[in-house]
Amino acid sequence: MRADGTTPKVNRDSTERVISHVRDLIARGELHPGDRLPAERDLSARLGVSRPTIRAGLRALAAMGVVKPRHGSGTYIPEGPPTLVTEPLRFLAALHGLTREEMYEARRVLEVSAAGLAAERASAEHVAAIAEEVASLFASIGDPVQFLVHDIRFHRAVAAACGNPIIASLVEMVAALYYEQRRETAARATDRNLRDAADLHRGIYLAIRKRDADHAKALMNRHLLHSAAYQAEEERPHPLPAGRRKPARKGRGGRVAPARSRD
Amino acid sequence: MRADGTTPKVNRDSTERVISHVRDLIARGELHPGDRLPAERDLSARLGVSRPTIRAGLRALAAMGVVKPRHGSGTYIPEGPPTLVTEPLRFLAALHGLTREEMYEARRVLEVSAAGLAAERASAEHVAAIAEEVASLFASIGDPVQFLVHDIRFHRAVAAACGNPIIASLVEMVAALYYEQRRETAARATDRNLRDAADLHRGIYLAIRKRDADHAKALMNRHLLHSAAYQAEEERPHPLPAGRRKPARKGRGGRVAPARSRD
DNA sequence: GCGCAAAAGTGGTCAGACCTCAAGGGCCCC
DNA sequence: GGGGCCCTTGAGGTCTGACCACTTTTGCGC
Repeated sequence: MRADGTTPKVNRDSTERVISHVRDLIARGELHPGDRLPAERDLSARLGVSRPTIRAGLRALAAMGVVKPRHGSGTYIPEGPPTLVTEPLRFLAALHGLTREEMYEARRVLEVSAAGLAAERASAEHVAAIAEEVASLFASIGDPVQFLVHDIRFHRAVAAACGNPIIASLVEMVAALYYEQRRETAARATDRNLRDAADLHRGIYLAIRKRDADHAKALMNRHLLHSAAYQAEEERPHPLPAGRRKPARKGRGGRVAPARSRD
Repeated sequence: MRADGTTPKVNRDSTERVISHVRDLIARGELHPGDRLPAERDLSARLGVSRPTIRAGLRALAAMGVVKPRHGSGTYIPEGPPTLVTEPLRFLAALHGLTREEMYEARRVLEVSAAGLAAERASAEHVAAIAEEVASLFASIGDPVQFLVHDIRFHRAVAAACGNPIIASLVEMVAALYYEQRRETAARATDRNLRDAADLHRGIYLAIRKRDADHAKALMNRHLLHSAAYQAEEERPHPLPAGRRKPARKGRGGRVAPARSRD
């Protein structure tokens, strides 16, 4: 056994110790975005736990988006703006049968507020970034796929301009689900649709530039409502698979999928 | 094994396969909140991967809050309302040096909107639940710890009453960080503080009951602004540990006034 | 029929080994 | 001398199989 005796009986939750250790490294400022974590084998020796346990902790951190392993290279902390992982939200939606309308509404709440905040305090750089995407939107009329790319970038730019990284990352998280749906129907948009959308985006941009928060919020709200309605129309015969009913079925085991041998 | 050697795609991201398998089980409606997953050893045999790999996948799902292992019993899907894990947000805050003010603001954006929605569509049960917490708040004046409990429940009830589980879970996620800070300073609140707070909560409740969304939002906004200012005052000599690399202090500061007079 | 102890089942951890991949440095060929 | 190839090194990814800790169930004895 280890002779250091630093943690005599605290064998409880070894995996949690790994996570805590990384948390400490971050809290003490020894680990920043872009940095590489110590190798798993090093951590194993350092913390006095086996490598599988280290890996379990790192896997959990990776699932939370705190860390990103690169095969053959090391485990890194992602760079760039703060980002929340969207996977949990996806599972939540599937598990509880959350509807698309609820997603749209959540997105609206966040983005409308973000637009208002952006109008109040967007920096010149942020305003310029938004302007550029508006220009690209107009330039992309006739190319729905490209239009969608700049549409997403526009909303991202607005979220970033709100000056609050937390709100921005929440917007990203919720909007990500939306974009997936969107990609499928994007190609069917007509030039008329795109032109209208571009005009709306421009209106939002102008309101932000004029520091008119109320107007920016109202326009963003209108835009998202319209967009959601359009999406819903496009996917009419497409109800969500899982129902929300209270199941409360507690069968022991045995409810496993039929084989599905290998694929 | 395949002898033809045609790039056994199976080896690609075994852990991801585990997650996908669970996702499929959920999507096909074979797994609901409260259910128990197949045992790790069973999954191992069924998916043709080793148990450590199965564990890696389950650990990732656990980190996302999709699944909750119970030692000696099994791995379960949590019951109750949809919930997002708070841990990622905590790490994000530490990594990027997010400030408490930004947290407060995010919470305000979410809860103000939630209050508005609640006013528009809260069911009778929801209104009753809110009312009960308001009553408990008044009954808890003189007991700061108990007051905090009902304070949290009040906000949770409002979030639930907004009728959108996604927004409700977002509120929970962000507010959870807030509560941790709060617990430390709660005991120092005076009866006068509590009485004022209870009155504010009651005002919010009344606005929701009267379906006055604008008033509910305004009151919630005021309440949270005041609460944040009070918190900031209480923890004055307590800056965040990890500093943001590029300070970029937003020139429009002063959101939290140094209202030292208030106490 | 009841209570308690044993047994079975399940997640948690450990050990060591082997594989694949990414990156650098040294070697060889041009 | 320079550039490209290859091997070494070190990293994460997976496997095997065993043992431990905890929960739940079972069945025995009272």
